[in-house]
Amino acid sequence: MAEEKVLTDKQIRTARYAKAMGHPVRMYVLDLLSNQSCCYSGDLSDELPIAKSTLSQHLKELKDAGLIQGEIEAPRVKYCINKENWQEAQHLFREFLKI
Amino acid sequence: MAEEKVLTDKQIRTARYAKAMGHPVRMYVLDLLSNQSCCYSGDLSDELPIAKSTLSQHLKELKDAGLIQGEIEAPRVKYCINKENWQEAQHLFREFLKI
DNA sequence: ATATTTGTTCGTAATTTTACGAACAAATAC
DNA sequence: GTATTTGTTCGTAAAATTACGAACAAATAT
Repeated sequence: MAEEKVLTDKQIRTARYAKAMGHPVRMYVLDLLSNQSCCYSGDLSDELPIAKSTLSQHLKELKDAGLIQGEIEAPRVKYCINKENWQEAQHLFREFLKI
Repeated sequence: MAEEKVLTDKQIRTARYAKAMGHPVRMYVLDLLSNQSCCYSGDLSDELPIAKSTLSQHLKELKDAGLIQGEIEAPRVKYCINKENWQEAQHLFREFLKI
């Protein structure tokens, strides 16, 4: 028998994205990356008043949530939006918020 | 001199709402309340596989974030969407996600 | 080869989140 | 009155989050 699912996959995935968006620094990064194609983490590090290790942690969370992706361009790292998942997030939030 | 603000108020407020949405149980509640006018926490407690004290905590977080509001209808409590803030969240996310 | 640049990982600490059951408060039911 | 229903608050514990500096790795520059 299939289990009674109370929480839908949609709710779980939307919550996952929302959680990743749930910090001002990560909102800043997503705002930037959704408005321009890419950025280097050095650019972020210069702007944001946090330790580079902390920034790296936030970027990792965004990567783990699937919202961004990093590409090594030695010795730097170029970050971009993960378009596929960003689109999914747009769909999920549009449905959820009915906008 | 005005301080250099790196993080905008919009980013901070959007992150605040996102954080509140960042748990499956809270997404479930918001999903329900944005689709119907109100509900009693007993209805939620019956559906969701969590302790009632845990549910109460989640409801409090949604209240603290401003997304819902509770009204005592003794001996029960009726919860509704906080329409004003829900609208603000809709605007913020629409702008952020460009949808 | 050595130094510099860039960013991650490690180790650590403080705080927050998530969860539960027990205790409690307030109203209704008997 | 006492019992029941409903939901919050309290106490507690485990896990996750946020933050920092130091150490490290990898490539480039000198």
